[in-house]
Amino acid sequence: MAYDHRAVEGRWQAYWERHRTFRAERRPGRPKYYVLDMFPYPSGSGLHVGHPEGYTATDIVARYKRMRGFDVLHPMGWDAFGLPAEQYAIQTGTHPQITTEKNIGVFRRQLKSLGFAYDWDREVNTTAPDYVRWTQWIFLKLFHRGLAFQSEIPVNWCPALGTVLANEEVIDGRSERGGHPVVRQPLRQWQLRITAYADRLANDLDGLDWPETKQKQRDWIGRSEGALVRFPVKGSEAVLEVFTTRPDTLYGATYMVIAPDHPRTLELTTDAQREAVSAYVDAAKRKSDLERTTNKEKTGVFTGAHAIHPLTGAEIPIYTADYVLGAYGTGAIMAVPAHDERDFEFARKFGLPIVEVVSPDGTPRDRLDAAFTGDGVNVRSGLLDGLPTEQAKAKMLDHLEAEGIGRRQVSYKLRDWVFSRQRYWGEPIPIYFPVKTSGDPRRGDPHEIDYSKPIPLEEDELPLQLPELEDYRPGDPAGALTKALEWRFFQKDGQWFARETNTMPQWAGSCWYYLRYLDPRNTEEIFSEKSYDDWMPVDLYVGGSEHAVLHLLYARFWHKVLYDCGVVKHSEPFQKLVHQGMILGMVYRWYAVVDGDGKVLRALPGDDEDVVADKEHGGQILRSSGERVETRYLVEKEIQVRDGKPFHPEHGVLLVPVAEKMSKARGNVVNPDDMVHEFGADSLRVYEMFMGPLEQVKPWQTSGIQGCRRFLDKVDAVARRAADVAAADETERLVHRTVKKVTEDVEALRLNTAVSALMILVNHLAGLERVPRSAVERLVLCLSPFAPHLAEELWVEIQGQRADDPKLQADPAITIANQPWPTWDEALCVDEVVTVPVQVNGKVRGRVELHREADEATAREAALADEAVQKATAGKTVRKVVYVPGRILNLIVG
RNA sequence: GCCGAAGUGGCGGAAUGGCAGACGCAGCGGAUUCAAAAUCCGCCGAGGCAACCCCUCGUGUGAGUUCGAGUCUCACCUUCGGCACCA
Repeated sequence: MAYDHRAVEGRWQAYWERHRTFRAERRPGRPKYYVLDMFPYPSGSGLHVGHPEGYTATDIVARYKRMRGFDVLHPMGWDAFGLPAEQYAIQTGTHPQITTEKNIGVFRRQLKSLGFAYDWDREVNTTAPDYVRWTQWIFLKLFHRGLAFQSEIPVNWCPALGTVLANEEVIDGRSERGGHPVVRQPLRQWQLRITAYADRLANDLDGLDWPETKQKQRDWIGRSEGALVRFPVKGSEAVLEVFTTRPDTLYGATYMVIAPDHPRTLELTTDAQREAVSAYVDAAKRKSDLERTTNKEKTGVFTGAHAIHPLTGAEIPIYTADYVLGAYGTGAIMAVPAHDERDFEFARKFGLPIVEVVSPDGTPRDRLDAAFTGDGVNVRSGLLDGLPTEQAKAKMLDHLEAEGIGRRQVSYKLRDWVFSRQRYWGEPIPIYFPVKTSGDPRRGDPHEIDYSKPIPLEEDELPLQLPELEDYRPGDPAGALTKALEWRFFQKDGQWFARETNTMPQWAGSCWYYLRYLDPRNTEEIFSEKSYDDWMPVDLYVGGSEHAVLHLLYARFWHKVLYDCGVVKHSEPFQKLVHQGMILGMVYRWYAVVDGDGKVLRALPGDDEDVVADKEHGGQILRSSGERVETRYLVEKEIQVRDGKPFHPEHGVLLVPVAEKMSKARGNVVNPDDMVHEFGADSLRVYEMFMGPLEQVKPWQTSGIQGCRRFLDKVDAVARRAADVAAADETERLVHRTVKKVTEDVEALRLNTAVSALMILVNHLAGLERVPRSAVERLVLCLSPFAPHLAEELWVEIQGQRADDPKLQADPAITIANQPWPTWDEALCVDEVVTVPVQVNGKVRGRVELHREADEATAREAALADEAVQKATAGKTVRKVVYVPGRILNLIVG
């Protein structure tokens, strides 16, 4: 009964490869469609079932569009720079290039085994010299426009990884990859001036068809409007500038705070306070981001200095405190404790005055129990008194500008992008510096590198390739490449130079890969203008939401720079964006009561309500006894089933099935290779689409893929019964409705309901005495984007030919991939006679058969003829009739 | 704390404001079989009823709008994702 998926899938994958069926070509007069997947990092563990989810969705769209007559560009490549290959190199001495090649081989084989319609001739690899060349070329564009610059700034240094990380790569004070602690440390860095594009990056989101990611990016950019206000420092020429979004509260400023890492902090400090402030500044420097974020208790030290309030002339003290960040705004604030929670807390702790200047109802109060941060009416505010917040802000801004005390200012949370990494496996930065030396720095002779004079490589010197290294270990804050002396130092016109030893972050290659697909073998240009006009912009981009602010923000930034350089012609690269939801693995939960050494004392069922979170120490405890509890999991093959319920095989406690992120530690990882082997690629594809809405998080169930396999077997069986008989009216109507439904669902990426529509049609056809060939043909066409191998096979078989016929396999034209998509007749999609439910007072009491456009009188008459309706309306008067033809008849009686 | 998304059978999920639970999984009953697997047919939200019928309840909780609410409005609860001393 079951078809031989291994034979079928092997045959058609070979066919597509032999004939290059999915080569992307422009043909005159055809519309184009560029459908893009986020390309993978080829890790050593291979594909997991999350990858094929988005890839299948785009593949269905690509195949569908092709059948609709579009020229389709659907490429794939490798984001191959990255830490794991390098860590493996450190452990084994294998060059990352070799590991990377090997992993790419595995990924490519796995993707091909899923039958994706990629144009493999356009494969790109971010580590290939031919690709690196253009990444560096773009870097030079940035450099020449002043958008790439060096600075000595406190950066996120991750000692465990031996590199700095971008702000976007640090989560809760830990590295995004690996979860290692991150500390702030000043280092010479390359940065990209993404802040210069902050406004455009925020504003241009408006025109994009993107999900909630737009809001995330707006939040990350964090634009806020306010004022820059100048506070003179008492007894000094110095002026302290602050940024505030609440200029209306200026009269309430009772002290100031300067960040400990502000360059002028020690300068302001009086001699008497110098020792205390220095100690505080040093301590703040040593604090990791993790400590800063977990301990929010306010700390700070008085600098001894005072500022003059620019409006009242009052002297207010200047503190330093680490709740003010050196990197945001001006690194100093005016503190308004009455109207800012943080300032309120600090003022309470240090006994500083709290003066209300905005009152919710306009009545001044003397005591405040908490900061009032909302809008209200100004009090105790001189010229602002009686004004509501919005007007008070505007008036104060005008006043500040008129008096020359301050001005309007926009501030962003977004920081410039720290673009250098101290690792080996990345693109070298194509910059070098003059060196002062009396000997040969390659032999370790004394030398001095003048980092203030960066010299860019010429375009024709690209690519600058990585040197061979014996030791890939990171740790040198100047970068792992410092060890490649022969590579690093060189002579030109008798003068010594040193190459930049930092490399680019992994994001560099993925910032522009979608452009290289246009013309991947071009050795003269990054891509030809014609190839750009042929395919850009990307019509549909699908990938994980974990890239919502990282990759997607960086890529948009580079694209805009290239736009300004005249390299690209659109201001945005990705018109429509969709994030596929993560696929979770099933595990079975139980609780273990453990002692101090982690030994299991006894087991508890997975739904035990006595288990609660331990708020003091983290983890979980028993509410009744306070004993420590750990959550443990079993995987499906370890459990014991009794009466249809899962139990622990040793402890015998009831298990609770839960969906968790797939991880090696939990043992709930599903390998697509196993699924392809056992059920076939088509079954995997159909199941991943059938699981639920594309964007949603979904738990994997192996029994589910089995159901999809049954569906495909049924299609196979039905198709083989195809005969030359006319389709009955009912069948023909269902076929039309199915074609319509599948078409509309694919267009809207509702792939789960498209599959279910196909199931309904197959179930219908399977129940027929004789199966009309015309119906099967359209079924197979609609199925082909979802299950392309089986569809190819059946497409030739239902025409009475043998799929394994070598002559047929040699013919590039027989593929179903180039067949026109079936059409439907709208008139056949609506039924003439429909069953209309009859409600009495909103409750369904009967059903009547009516023409879909029957008038109200007819409907009412038919309804009142129904026995059940008569019973429900007996002895009552019909007061009102609500009738929607073809949908509902509601009789209101009383 | 702030922003965003979501709560529907045993499970995944479906429903232009109009018969809640399509389709699939699991389960139950039957056919086939020496038997099993596979396959095919039927049942499958909860409660009531001797009973097909039928009746009542039912889409996180509580209000509201409406002839009619899973769907719209407000408040709340829970879960997930993101951000988090951003002045």
